[in-house]
Amino acid sequence: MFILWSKLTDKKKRLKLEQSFYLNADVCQVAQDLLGKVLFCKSDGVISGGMIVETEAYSEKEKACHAYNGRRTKRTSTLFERGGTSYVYLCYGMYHLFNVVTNVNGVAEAVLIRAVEPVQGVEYMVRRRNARRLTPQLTSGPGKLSIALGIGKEDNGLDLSGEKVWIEEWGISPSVTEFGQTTRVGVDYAGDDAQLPWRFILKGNPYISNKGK
DNA sequence: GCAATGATTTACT
DNA sequence: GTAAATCATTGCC
Repeated sequence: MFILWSKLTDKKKRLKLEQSFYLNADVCQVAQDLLGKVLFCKSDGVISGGMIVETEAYSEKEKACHAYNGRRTKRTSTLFERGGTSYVYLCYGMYHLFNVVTNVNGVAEAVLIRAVEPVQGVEYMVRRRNARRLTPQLTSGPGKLSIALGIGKEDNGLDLSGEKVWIEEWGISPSVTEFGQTTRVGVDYAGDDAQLPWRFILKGNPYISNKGK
């Protein structure tokens, strides 16, 4: 039995997250707090958004992170930005993965948004994905949700307090029993750090990506 | 139903 | 050259 959280929402309460939310030094705490928040992207003049149901935390202190051990390249430089900045990078040459940079300027930590439940602009998301209707597979994965929301490489390094990409608080407060915490997906190469339970989900939500159980 | 595979950029060996 | 924070399609049980 699962619950569609967006159906329980009091949609009158909509607050854009403040920068202080992203400056938290505990990236895992931010990753869990982002569950139930709503990610928006304005693309081609239309706004689409989805409630975050799955996240993963990454830190320069562990091997799965692109900026492990303080590694700085053209790609990872965004990770060192101040919290509240977007980090979008190309994975496997095809998919743009969307992350939220956390912590203060100079410390590379980020939260990967792995899955969302569509709540606004659904018809545009369906069209971008070349689908016929809304199904769980529309946004149940980091590559999929970027296509659905229209997020691309041009959205890398943006300030999340701006008008292009941002996150809102809708008063959705999952109880402790609805949180799930497991190991991250696709990071086997990270050795012992692949065992870190840094993946956070809203238990039972149909839009969670399947892999890595 | 499932595993194997291709698409294609970035970064490191 | 190879592997990567992936996904859709193909082909074989």
